[in-house]
Amino acid sequence: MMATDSLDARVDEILKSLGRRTTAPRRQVARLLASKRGAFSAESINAELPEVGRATVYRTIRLLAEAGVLCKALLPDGSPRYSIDHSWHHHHLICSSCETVEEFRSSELERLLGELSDEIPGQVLGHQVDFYLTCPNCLQ
Amino acid sequence: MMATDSLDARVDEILKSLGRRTTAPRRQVARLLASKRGAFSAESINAELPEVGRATVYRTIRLLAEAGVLCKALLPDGSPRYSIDHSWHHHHLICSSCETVEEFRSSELERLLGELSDEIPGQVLGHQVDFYLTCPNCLQ
DNA sequence: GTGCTTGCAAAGAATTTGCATAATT
DNA sequence: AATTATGCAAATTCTTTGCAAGCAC
Repeated sequence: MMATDSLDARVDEILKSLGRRTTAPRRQVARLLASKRGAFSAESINAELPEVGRATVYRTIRLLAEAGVLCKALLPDGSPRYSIDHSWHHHHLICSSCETVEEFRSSELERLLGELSDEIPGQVLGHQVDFYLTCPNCLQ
Repeated sequence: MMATDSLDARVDEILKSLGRRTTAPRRQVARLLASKRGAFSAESINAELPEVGRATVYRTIRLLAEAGVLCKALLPDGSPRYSIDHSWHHHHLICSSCETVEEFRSSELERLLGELSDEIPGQVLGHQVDFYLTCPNCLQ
């Protein structure tokens, strides 16, 4: 699958650029992530990779999230979900029913958020916009 | 303190309207919440109320959050923080440094979010906008 | 060889649940 | 009296950490 190859290559590059080592466990995690369509929890990845230690799964996911390969969305209760970061800056559409997470982008929204950031006292580091919804699928 | 009185009264009303009982532990929690300026964790409330059971603290906070007395914000890592809901619909300014949570409102933002909601497939239930920043205080 | 990585198990942190007891209405 | 609520402890869930052994470079 193309996505798998490109993600693997990207991960290799990133590890190198960070001075981190390319290891079998990290590759296994990256390969599994590449096969995922939507968002997933760290635990679910751990469950699917019994041959990789839980700590390594968590450490690798954090590493990839910090490197921008994965992005983290928060369910309404705060549970983190990760998904492959396909586009540079985006927001999330989170289905409250099936917990699916979709990416969402709006240049108009970004423009306004940028303007608002200028008005906000302090130094704005970033923002997060999530829509909670019932997805078309769950509406039947 | 005025704020305390009004929140107490509000909580009494809400309990009544929900058919829930007015109890000493719930009043203690409500009174402590009323004295809080910013956002707080459930655990911090529990720690400050040794005479109230942890389960009761958590149950009461959830009750008040569902009733709209408290609102819940999520720190970047997903940890929930609660604060008294002073205004109807608002968003949050979260300081990544001191974890202070401030309310934030923008009619223009609401308008745009409403428009976007119409374009999003599925039934939009709500949205959340958070700005992560370094607050003026933490900038020194 | 040197130092980053792994895996395991244990430690933690936050929150929920079961259930007998106590309190409200 | 009939229920709802409390409190305690145990159970859960998710995540991190310590550390000896292993592997990449």
